[in-house]
Amino acid sequence: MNTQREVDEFVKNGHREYLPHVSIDSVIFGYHDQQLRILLLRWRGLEGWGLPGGFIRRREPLSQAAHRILQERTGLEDLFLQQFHVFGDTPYRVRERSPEEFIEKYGLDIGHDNWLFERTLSIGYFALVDYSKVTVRTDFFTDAYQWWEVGEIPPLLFDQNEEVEKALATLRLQIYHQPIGYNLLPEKFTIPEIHSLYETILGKELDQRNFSKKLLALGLIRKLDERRAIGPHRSPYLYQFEKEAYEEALKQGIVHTY
Amino acid sequence: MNTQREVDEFVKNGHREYLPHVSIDSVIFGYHDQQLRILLLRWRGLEGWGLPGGFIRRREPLSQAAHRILQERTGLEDLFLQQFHVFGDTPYRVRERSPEEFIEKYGLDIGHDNWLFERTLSIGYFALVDYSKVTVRTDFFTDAYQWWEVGEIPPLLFDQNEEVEKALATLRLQIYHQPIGYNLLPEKFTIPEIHSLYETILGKELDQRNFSKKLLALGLIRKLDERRAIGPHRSPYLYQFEKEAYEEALKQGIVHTY
DNA sequence: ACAAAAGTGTTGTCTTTACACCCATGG
DNA sequence: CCATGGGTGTAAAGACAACACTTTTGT
Repeated sequence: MNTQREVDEFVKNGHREYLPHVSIDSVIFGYHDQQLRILLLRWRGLEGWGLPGGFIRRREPLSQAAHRILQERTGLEDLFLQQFHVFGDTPYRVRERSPEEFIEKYGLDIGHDNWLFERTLSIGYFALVDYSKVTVRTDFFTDAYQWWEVGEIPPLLFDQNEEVEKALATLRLQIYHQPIGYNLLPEKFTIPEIHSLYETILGKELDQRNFSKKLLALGLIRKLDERRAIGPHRSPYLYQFEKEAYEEALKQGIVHTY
Repeated sequence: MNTQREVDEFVKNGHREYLPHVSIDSVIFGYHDQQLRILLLRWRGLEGWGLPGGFIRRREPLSQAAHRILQERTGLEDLFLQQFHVFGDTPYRVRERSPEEFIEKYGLDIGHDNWLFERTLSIGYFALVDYSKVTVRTDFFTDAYQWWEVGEIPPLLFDQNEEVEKALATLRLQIYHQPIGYNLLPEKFTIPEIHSLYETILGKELDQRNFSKKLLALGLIRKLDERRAIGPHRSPYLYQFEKEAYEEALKQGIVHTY
């Protein structure tokens, strides 16, 4: 959605293509350089940072909509993507919107009864991606993007800081039940990398010896016969996820600590 | 909603009071007689069993709507009530509805463009109640209710068997993180009662000695100096939840097995 | 007295935690 | 040769799992 024509059409007639009153917001976690980051977009006009999101087409399955929105934004398919909460309690999510601001900022000629001003619940999804593989696309409403460290998220538009918090809390809980990492790490990774990923997500230190023992004991990763030369020190071995064990753990669920 | 007038008003003008395209479905778990049961309603006209549910008022916070719907149906307030999933993927949740059936069965005079026939996503909530305290109200659309054992749920309307499955799966996962039981049991309960509750929820046997040791070790329950005489055998002691420890566990989350 | 269910401890095994030194590499 | 970070094992403590007999009570 980049041309003025497309935007006009979306604003005026979007309710014919999309369901009103419900949107999808995505908290996209990416990992790189030992940092867990979240993709935020800068909204033109509103002059603030916010989550990527979108609407559900009238005949589109919900989860397909979530995948589509992410794919349009990042180019990635087949992500780990999961619902985590529906937001509909904060004053922003209860009120109808006031259109004046919007109209003025975007210079769009729309009436007060436009579908975009109606109360809209937001279904939160979170995704895990290897962010070196992502090519972010902006559009008419967004003029910049940035990967922000989870500890340094700026004040976001609307109630979205709350959404990010909830996504993080869900991710931390999931890590005890699912072998998270497959989608956040490159295909081959080192123990220090995955170790640091888990420390970052959980926000606490994990003993390095115990950590690798545990992962290997669970059979979730396999040591390869290669190393990665990355600095003036010993080169770490590379590992891969064991696809079958991983899928199994995803399906069955697991209960464990680290 | 019981009089024909009220129903007419709801069907014709409900979209002015309620958000279209989104509904709430509640899976209400009740516990009694060593059985975990779910409250189902029999829908008049459709001649089938389904979940209690309702719509969100236009200016009503989402979680307030969930509580209201439950309160209207069961008379209970202050329940443990939690979102578990948004359903929007099944064919039923993607299609617009076909109105003919509905119109014929209820004898209502409404057009094909009525708001109730539009595609509607459903936000699933589950609740935990002590079902001896519940007084169920039926209404125009429902002519009976029944508490069904979780293992014997009949085929439900629409995609609701799936919703029940998902609620159960969520409950089983939560039990490892939260001190479930407070809302399902009477204020004072016996070890055999809570033991059986956990066995029922998890669908497996739990060693009785280990189980009570664990709960006491966690400090979640306190032994009282009373017993309950319930049969031709030794009378079990009564226990209470330790409110403070319980609240703390709810907030912090816990990770443990049974 | 008997049937039915409650109460109660111990032990072996497994899991978790704590902990420190040497090794490899690049500059 | 030195700074940096990677790799590795063991022991103690704690958690978990398995197990069976005695007590109480109503009929």
